[in-house]
Amino acid sequence: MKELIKAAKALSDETRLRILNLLLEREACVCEVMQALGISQTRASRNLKILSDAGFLKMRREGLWTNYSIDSDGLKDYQIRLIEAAKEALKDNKLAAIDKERLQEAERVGSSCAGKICTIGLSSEA
Amino acid sequence: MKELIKAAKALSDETRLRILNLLLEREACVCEVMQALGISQTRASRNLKILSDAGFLKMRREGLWTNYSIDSDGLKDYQIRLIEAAKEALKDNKLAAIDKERLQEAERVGSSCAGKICTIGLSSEA
DNA sequence: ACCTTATATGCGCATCTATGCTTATAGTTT
DNA sequence: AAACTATAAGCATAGATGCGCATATAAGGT
Repeated sequence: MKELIKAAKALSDETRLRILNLLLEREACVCEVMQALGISQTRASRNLKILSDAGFLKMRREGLWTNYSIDSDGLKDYQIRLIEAAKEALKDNKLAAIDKERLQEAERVGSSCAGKICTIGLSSEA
Repeated sequence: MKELIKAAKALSDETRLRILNLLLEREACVCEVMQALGISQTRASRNLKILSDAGFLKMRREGLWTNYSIDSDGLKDYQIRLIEAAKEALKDNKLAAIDKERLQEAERVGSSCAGKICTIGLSSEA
């Protein structure tokens, strides 16, 4: 029960749903996430950790970078279903689509590029 | 997105998961829920409303009673998946099982029977 | 009309959550 | 080892959440 609650909590936040949406596309490091979503490094890192602690993600160090990805092998049944639910609910979401596009343009450089972060089209609607 | 967040929030609380678990068994009124879970009337009512607002439940007035049940017909795809996830995660849960048993013993009488509420076996563990 | 019963709601409070700012840590490069 | 870079973590704070208490509302019985 505790686990399920933690998992559901992890999914009840826009930032984290957007992150999950990204990682459903491909593995990404913190700096790519922050760029794609146009959020701060702290925020990206924190929310990745929350998703991680809830059992959805695994991380992989690669030099300076920490890559996060869906822990496809470690997921429990209920977690898979939760992810499917999120995938389903986000499939026509505008913001989720924009995020994915922006992930393609993201570069593997971090906080230093904060000035480059663009916030066009980042309403929290829909 | 907003909807999904609201739905996930609704499921990230022990009381509400326990209620959902009950209603997966059968329709129930507020007083049955409060008895089965051993919680206050306020708490039962409030949490039923939250599940309802998230789109999981429908209600049906029957004289003095308000009966709540899973809104099987109105559920969207992602909501069905969320419920399936919860069902899966709770299938071996001790507390969830006890709640269901106690639902059978519950009578359709409300606050007045507060003194009868038994709390044996109601740890919030597992 | 009045009383009783089942449920809903306003208020207040303790707790939890999300985030920014700042600082620490880990790994790389020179 | 010193400087740099990507990420994590401590602290403070605004806002959200859960719940009890008291009260309101709704439906039915007398």
